[in-house]
Amino acid sequence: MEPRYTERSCAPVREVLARVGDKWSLLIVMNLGEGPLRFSELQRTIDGISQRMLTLTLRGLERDGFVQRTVYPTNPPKVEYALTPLGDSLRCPVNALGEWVRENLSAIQDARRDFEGERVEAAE
Amino acid sequence: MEPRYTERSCAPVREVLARVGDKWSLLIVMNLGEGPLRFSELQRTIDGISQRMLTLTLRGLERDGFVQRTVYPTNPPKVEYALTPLGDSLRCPVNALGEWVRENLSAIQDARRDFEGERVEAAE
DNA sequence: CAGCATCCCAACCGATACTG
DNA sequence: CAGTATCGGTTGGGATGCTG
Repeated sequence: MEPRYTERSCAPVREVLARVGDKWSLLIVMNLGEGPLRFSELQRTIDGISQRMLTLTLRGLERDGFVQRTVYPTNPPKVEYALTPLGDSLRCPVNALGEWVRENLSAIQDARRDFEGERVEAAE
Repeated sequence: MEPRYTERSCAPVREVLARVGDKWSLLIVMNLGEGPLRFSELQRTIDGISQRMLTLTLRGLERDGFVQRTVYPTNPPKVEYALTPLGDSLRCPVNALGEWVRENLSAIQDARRDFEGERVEAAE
């Protein structure tokens, strides 16, 4: 049993948190949770994402085994993205964290207000 | 009831994920989970963190109400950092995600190997 | 001891243009 | 349709030096 939390022990957890915490991954995973979508459908569904970031984020999710990419060799090409069982199972702890955020969001926002307030006060 | 996940609905969750998913926050929160530590103790405990990043990350955690900063006006000064009840309660869903990562880490690593393998194969 | 200020490099990300 | 390539602005983060 290790007595404290090390970079080694935390790094894999942090990597997953960083992936899901990046700008677009969460949105993609959650929207794919409703069912498979093709590239253009994702782009329409997720407001404001660029083609570049959609591609890059999907590649990252695919690389980690969260998303399955399926190409239908039609003309024009059709590519469908779906959550893998691994990606789907990730939704559970992520939803738990989402629940925690919803329950504590006002406390966080209050803390931010207080923090800014004290900074102003200290500056006077 | 909204039919799909929007930027608006995901943003607060993503913000918390991004904070905890950044390079150092998780390490700080987890180590403070064992009890309060002062600045220099944190820096010794967390291998490789720079003074600058320790300060910045602590400020961020303090701003969101996860960490309480207490200054003892001695000479030389002593500053102690501790988790707030809010910060402590965050450990629960984060640990759940940590548990998920431990259970699925090998699957993730396999996926990465496969992904790289297929890229090499495709390049041949 | 516990920081803040500065410099600097690397990664992230958006916009745009081009392609099988 | 589903990408890739390139450019440029913004942010993240390490190294160093200075201070109450």
